[in-house]
Amino acid sequence: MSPVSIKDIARAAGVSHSTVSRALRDSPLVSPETKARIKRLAEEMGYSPSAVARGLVTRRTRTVGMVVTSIADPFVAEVMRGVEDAAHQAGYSVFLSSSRAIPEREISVVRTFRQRRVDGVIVTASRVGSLYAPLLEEIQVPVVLINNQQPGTYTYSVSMDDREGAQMAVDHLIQLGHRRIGYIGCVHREASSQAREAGYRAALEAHGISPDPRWMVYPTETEDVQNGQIGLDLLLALPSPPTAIFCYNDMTAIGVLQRCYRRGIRVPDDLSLVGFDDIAIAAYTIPPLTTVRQPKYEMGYQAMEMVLDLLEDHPVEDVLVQGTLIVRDSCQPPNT
Amino acid sequence: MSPVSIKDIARAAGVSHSTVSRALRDSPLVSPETKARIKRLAEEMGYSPSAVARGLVTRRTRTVGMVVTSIADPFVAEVMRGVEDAAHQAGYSVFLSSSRAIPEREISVVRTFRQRRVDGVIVTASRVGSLYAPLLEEIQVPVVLINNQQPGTYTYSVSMDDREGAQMAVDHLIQLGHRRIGYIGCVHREASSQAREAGYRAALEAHGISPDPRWMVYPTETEDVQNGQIGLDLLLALPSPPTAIFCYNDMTAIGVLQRCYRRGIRVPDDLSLVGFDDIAIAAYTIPPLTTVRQPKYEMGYQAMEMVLDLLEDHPVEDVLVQGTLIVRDSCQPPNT
DNA sequence: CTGTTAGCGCTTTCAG
DNA sequence: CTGAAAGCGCTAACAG
Repeated sequence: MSPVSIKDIARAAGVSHSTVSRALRDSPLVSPETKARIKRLAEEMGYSPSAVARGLVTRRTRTVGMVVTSIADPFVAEVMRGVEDAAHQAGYSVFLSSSRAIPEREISVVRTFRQRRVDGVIVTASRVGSLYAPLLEEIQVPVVLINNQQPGTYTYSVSMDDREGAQMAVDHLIQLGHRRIGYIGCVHREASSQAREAGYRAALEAHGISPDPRWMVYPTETEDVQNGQIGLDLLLALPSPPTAIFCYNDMTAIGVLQRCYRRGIRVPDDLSLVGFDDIAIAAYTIPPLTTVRQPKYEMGYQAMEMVLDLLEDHPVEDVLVQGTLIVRDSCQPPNT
Repeated sequence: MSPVSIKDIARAAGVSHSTVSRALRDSPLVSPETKARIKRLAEEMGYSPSAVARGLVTRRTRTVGMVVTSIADPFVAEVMRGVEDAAHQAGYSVFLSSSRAIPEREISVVRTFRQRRVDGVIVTASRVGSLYAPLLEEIQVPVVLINNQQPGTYTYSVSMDDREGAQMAVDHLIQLGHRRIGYIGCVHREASSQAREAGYRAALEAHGISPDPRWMVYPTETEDVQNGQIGLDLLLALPSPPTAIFCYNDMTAIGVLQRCYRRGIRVPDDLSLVGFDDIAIAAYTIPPLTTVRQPKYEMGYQAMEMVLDLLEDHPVEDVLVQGTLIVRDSCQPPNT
């Protein structure tokens, strides 16, 4: 009934269980013949080594815990893909948990990971507050943060160069001839929103345009799409509204697009739009969205590689990845 | 250095480790005083019980393995949310792995889950072929399939009533006055695509319309969006093209929308469109998409509950969930 | 090359 | 109510 163990195989093969253990792990300390015999036997008996028993003795489970704020977020999904691929390749499995930015849940997730003796933890797009740091500290394993929103932590990280990316986006708009450019930010992800705003300002200033404070709006909805919708209304209510808008991210841009459709504003004819992230759907909005691509998959992949390195005591450095501007159809020169 | 164990606590408390074990698990066999003392000590010493050690002895790991074809699929993401929520609530953790419909990878994923001694397995939107069944059989734990594309398997399942959902969608179109209605199917998910086609036909026939075979197209791209684009071209090339299209899923509909935009066809003015799934983005396409909602989150949630029931030897029955028609703005009466 | 012996951290009889 | 002992399935010295 219960799964066959090395002991069962040992008995069947007439050897000790440690010989079986060695044979199965291709130790050179076993004669080729017995090794072959044992392997065949294991196969026949349907043996599957117990990772939990192994984990208990080696004190390495070959698992990592991944905590995300939302599983359904398309950005996060791509990152997860990268993490999972890298993990799978290295023989690691990944536990997935969503924190939903609910403090109690965050606590219980990390606590659970700790109990499961994961070898490392990866946290994506953390919106978390003060609660987190101590928790992550107590877990005693490598923790790498992806696009952390909590400045100055002690952990390792892979992050997007938000400032640079934003600057590219806005520069593109300026090259097209826009001068009044709005920015719809995000209050829930302060660090990145600030950085993107900084890039936005830098681009404007580099071209001798001094950013009007009213061009920068920060709706407070929890949903990005909503933020975009409201942000657009805010911006269009200005005496002389922007001819182009740089959005915190693609979902925000989609909200803007949506509102434009409702209000009969044509994009890009009446208004140019740039997003951020390049989530999959950005290529299929109407019109297809010009945006700054974050190498999401790679970021996840690298984060996983980083915990692997950390686990082997290799020196690791935080990585800062660069975005790339993806020009599609949501921008054109201003017609006013 | 190594984490504190019950032995350490036992030593500190001057009791045996089994007493500590009992106390920590709130056994009534321990006096309230010592129980309290032990708990306080555990807390102070930063004790975290080892789920792996516990798993070894109890032969229950309180984990489930979830295999998906693609992590980045928005449909799958919602299902995962449901699974994870239900799991979390029951004190379970979930391993996530993507098969990418690559046979070797599927094998290695299931094999790994088995080695990890997961208590159950959930498989979503399996496109898998013959390879799978034997593997799932060998794993010896409850397996529940969500929207399985492999008819007649021995495992438990939660599935969408595709036929019924499709019929609702097409019926809606007919009510609006459409008579020539196209269907863009999906060759890669045969079971559900067939079922949706059956619902489509049933709706037409119920209204005395005999479906023209040319109205049903099955582009063979791997990407749903592409299928939609090509499907539209195919349908519009017909002598008297449909005035409405029912799409296999929302991503397909998005492809159609995209192509319509390129070709200058207005939706819903010139063409009505219905999708399937109701993925998050469907509410934000232009125009917002009328579609059939699959209760994705609930399906995942129920799948997890099903493995929980199976684990406790409760009787379980396969579940067939019903969709609901979500009317948005992509349909109107035909203008021709 | 192979077997014996411990022991990973915990639960669980079985005796007190 | 508490302790002693065994054992989950495996790895890792340590002897042969």
